[in-house]
Amino acid sequence: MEFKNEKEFLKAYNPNDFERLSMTTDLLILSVSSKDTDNYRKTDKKSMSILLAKRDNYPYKDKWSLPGGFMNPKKETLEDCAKRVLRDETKLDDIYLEQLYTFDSINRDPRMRVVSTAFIALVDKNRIKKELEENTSWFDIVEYKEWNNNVKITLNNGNETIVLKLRKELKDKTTTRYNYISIENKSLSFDHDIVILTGLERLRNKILYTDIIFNMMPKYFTLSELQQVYEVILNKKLLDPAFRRMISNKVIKTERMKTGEGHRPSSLFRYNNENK
Amino acid sequence: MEFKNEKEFLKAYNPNDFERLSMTTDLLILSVSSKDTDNYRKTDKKSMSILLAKRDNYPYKDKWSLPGGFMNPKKETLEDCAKRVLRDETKLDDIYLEQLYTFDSINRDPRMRVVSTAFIALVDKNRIKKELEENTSWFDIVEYKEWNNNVKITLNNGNETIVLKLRKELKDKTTTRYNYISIENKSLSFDHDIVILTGLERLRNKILYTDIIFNMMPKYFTLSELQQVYEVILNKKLLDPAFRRMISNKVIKTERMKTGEGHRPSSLFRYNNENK
DNA sequence: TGAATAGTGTCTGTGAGACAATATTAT
DNA sequence: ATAATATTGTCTCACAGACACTATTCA
Repeated sequence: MEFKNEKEFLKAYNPNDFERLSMTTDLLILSVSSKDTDNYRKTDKKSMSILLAKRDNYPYKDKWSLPGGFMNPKKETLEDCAKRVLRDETKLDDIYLEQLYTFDSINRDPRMRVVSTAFIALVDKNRIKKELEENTSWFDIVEYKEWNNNVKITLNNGNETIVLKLRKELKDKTTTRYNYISIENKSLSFDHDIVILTGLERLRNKILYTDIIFNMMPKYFTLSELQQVYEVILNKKLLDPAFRRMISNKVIKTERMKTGEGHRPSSLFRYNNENK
Repeated sequence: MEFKNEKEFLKAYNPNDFERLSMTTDLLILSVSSKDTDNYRKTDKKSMSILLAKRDNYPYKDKWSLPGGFMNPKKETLEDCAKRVLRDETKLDDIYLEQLYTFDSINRDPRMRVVSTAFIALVDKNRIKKELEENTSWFDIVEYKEWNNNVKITLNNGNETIVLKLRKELKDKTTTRYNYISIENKSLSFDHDIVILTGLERLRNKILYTDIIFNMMPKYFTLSELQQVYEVILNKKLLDPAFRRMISNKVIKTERMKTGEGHRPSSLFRYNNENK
C-alpha cells in the first residue's frame, strides 16, 4: 500500500496491527543508615540501605520487591513514572534520579512480556519525615562479599533477613561488563536481585568520578561521616589524608561544629557545588 | 477479587486489561574510516563513521535514520532484536554491542507511543566485505565542534551533508549528566540526533577506562593507527610518549611490519586481551 | 638526500599511598 | 587522665605532561 504523504500514512495507521507490550519502572532507592554502638565514644556504624516494598498482589504476592509500577503510555515518560513511584514512597519531589538500565528478559514476569526500565534514586534518609507506607521498609546491607566472580549480599530490616547470591560472567574481554546470574534468591521478586547488583556497581563506579554521593548526605556533615559513606559504598577503608585531599575541592568548611560525641569535635562541611 | 494462589491469579489474568505500547531498538553503528591524502607520504586522515539507513516508509520517509526495528515481544529480547538488525546490516554476528539508553519521550514517534532502547555497536569497517544494503551508507563525522554547551556535528557520506546542532543542559550539579536539546536537524529521523550525541559521549568516556576501542581495530595495527583512532574519538591530539605508555599493557608487539608508506616502517601490534 | 613518520630518553611537577605526629574534646 | 576521633605533616614512589632527540624508510 502506497501513501501520498506522511499525513495520509498516519491516518491509515493502526497501532494494534503490531504486537505490543507493557513497561514498568523499578526503583532502586538507596540511602545510608547509622546503627548506634554500645560504646558512647565509638562512632555509629554506617551501612547502605535499600527501600523495599512487600507485594500485596500476585505475582510474587508477599515477597519483597523494589518499588515500581506500570507506565501509562498515554501520559507518562518512564522518568515521570519513576518520579510518581518515588513520590508515593517518599513524599519527596526533589530526589536524585538516574536511568540505570532496561531489563527485559522474556520471562521475567510470569503474567506476560514486561520490559522494565530501572532507575537509581539517592536520598538522604533523614529527609523522609513521615512514616513509610505500609508494607515498606528499609533494608540495610549488612554483608556484601565478593570473591572470584561471586557476590553475596545480605539484607536486613531488623526483622527479616534476605540473602542474595549471584554470579558475574564477563560479557566481553574489552570491558568489565558482566552478565549477572541469580544463584540464590528466596525472597525478592522478579529479577530485582540483578537490578540491585547492577545499581550498586554503578553507584560504586560513579562516586569515583562524580559528586553523586552528596545526594545522600544531609546539608551539613563532618568529613568523617562523608568518609564513612564513601567507605560503605566502596566496601573498603580509605586512608584519612588521601581522602581529605580527594574531597577538598568538593566541600566547604562552615563555622559549625559537631560536639558532644565523647571525643574531639569536628567541623561541619557542606557540598561545594561550584567545584570542578 | 481474591485469588488462592499465583497459578489461579495468572489464569484469570488478561494482559489486554492494560494499556500497552511498542518497543524498538535503534543502533548506533560506529566505525573509523580513512581518507587518502594527496601527498603519498602523509598518513591518511581518519574520522569516525556512522552507519545510516534511508527510510523507505512513513514516517520520515526518505530521511536518514539509525538502523533499527520493532521488537517482537513474543520471541525477542531487546538485545536479540538489536543483533538481528545488526546482522541484516552488516552480515556479521560477533560485533560489540552495548545497551546505550532507553529513549521514550512521548511524541518521539508520530504514529503512537514507541519506546526505543538504543544500542552502540562498534565495528572494524573493513570486516564488512560485501556491499551495504540498498539505501544504507557510512557517514563520516567531518566536523565535531563543541563550545559552551553547544555541539555541532557535521556528517558526510561523499554525497550528502547532514548538519546537527544540539544544546546540552546540565541535569544536576553533582554529575555531568545532560539533557540534549535538538536545535537543528533537517535530515535525521526521530530523536536520532540525540541518540548519536549520547552515544559519542559514552564512547569518549569509555575508551579512557576500558579496552573497548579494540572492537573497532583490525587484528593487526600500528601504534600510530591506534593513536589516531583514540584522537578521532577524543577529538584532540595526544602526545606520542604518553600515548605509548598508556597503551603499553594493552597491546603485544608482533614480528610483522607495515612497510611501503614512504617513510620508516612501523611494527604491527595486536590487542592483549589478558592485560589489566 | 630529504620528507615524513617511528620510536625513545629524560626532566619536572603532581598527586596518591603510607605512616606518623599532634590536637581536642567528654567522661 | 584517658579513650576516642579530628586533623595535619611529610616522605616516597609512580606516573603523566612536555619537549627533545635519534632511527629508518622510500620516492
